[in-house]
Amino acid sequence: MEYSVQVRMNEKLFLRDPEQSELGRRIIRQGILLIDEIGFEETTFRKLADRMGTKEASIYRYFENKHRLLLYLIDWYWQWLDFQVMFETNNLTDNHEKLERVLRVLLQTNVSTPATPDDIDLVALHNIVICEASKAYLTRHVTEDNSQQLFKPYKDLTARIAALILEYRPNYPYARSQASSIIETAHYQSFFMRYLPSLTDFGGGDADASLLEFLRHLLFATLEI
Amino acid sequence: MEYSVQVRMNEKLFLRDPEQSELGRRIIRQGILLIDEIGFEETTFRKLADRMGTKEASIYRYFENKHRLLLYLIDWYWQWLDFQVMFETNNLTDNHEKLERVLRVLLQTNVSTPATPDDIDLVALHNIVICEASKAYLTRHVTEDNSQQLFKPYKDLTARIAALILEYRPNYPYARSQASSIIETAHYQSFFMRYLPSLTDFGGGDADASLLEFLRHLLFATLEI
DNA sequence: TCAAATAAGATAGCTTTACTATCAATTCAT
DNA sequence: ATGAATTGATAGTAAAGCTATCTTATTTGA
Repeated sequence: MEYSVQVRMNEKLFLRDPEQSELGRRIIRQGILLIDEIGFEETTFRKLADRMGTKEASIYRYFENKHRLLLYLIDWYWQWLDFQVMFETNNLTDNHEKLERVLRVLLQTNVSTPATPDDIDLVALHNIVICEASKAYLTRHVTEDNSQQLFKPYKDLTARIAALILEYRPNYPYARSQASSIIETAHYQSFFMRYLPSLTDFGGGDADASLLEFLRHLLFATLEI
Repeated sequence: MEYSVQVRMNEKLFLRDPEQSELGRRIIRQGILLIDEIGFEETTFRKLADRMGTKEASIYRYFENKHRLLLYLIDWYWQWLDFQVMFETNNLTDNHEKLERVLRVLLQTNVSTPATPDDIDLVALHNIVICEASKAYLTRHVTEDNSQQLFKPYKDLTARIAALILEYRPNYPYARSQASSIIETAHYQSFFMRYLPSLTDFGGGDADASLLEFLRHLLFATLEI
């Protein structure tokens, strides 16, 4: 049977829904590749248009500006992770194992979720999240963006993880902060590991395994009674 | 007796040392205020020059670009924190208490360190660190900047905290990752608390006290045997 | 103390970014 | 086949992010 996971995006993110046209879909897919390659600051709609063989003005018909495009990509990713967490923890009874799966999803290692939806380059997108995601909220217009629900996917993921934490350890008083911390830690420790390794303890052989071990330690040590 | 704490900056950060002239010092002090007020993205050398009653070109004689100015400010802050940690833990024998002091320094609460050095607005600078610090390293030129030692103050602070962690708990395998995590967590949980509070558990009355309590919990629970 | 060096002010100008506008060409839906 | 919507093509504007130059102050050091 054919199936595909549909990620339904907040309409405030775009001017015209990019999933409804070929050009729109190419903006998303090529946008991911370009931002991954040259970084968000260096990305311009002109460069993206050139790369796609279209015009700057056409991209502006879909997205108000490149910050909105970034928000779209990041939100997409959080929604995808949220789905993956749901999928990976489904039917499990062991609450410890559920949290273990959360960590693997965050690091995108050993995840068995259905293959890449809609030709999105998940590896590139994961890299974008590591390097650029905090720029989505570290702006002067956080509050305005927030009132348009633009951070809802991130909040939903945090809430889902917080709920799993509370299943594992009822009455834990910091479920949400613990959840948002573990998400953030997973990403910037990945960044540090890659670019500023002396800020981490993951120099040697299997750095990814060590990072997973560290996150496991952080999470479960704090959830002990 | 008169004394002042001198923060010696990496010469790669600037073209002309801003502490060596009145104009330079005003760039730093007014720069802090402007970035705090309007945010880093919205800050331009032209706006800063107008505010200071000087010219754009004059600022360019001190700093190659605004990213270098940001790095200067952030590095200054990390060096200042490093000093404060050193000062606050000096003469203490209780290793637990030392780490407790680290947390207070990170949150800038209940710190008894000598007053504001050189008219720097520490509250504004602390806010800048919360909102903008990660932009200092989340760039395409991390590696290049790193090779110029531009992240040394951050690494030094991390190393100092890691050393205190190892004093408290010898052989702990994640001293550096734990140190960098606690620094980052202190800052973005402050950010979330202020702008996206549903990502945290610090809604109510004394939010700052709750955040401190959370950090204490994170740190000491993971350092238990 | 006077000349030389240095810093700052003033003005100009250039390239790129981040848009907005317009109109023609194409495709698409009924 | 006609009208509506989408894209292409081209232009243009304001601001950002610089660099250059020339003049005027100020320092400094011989």
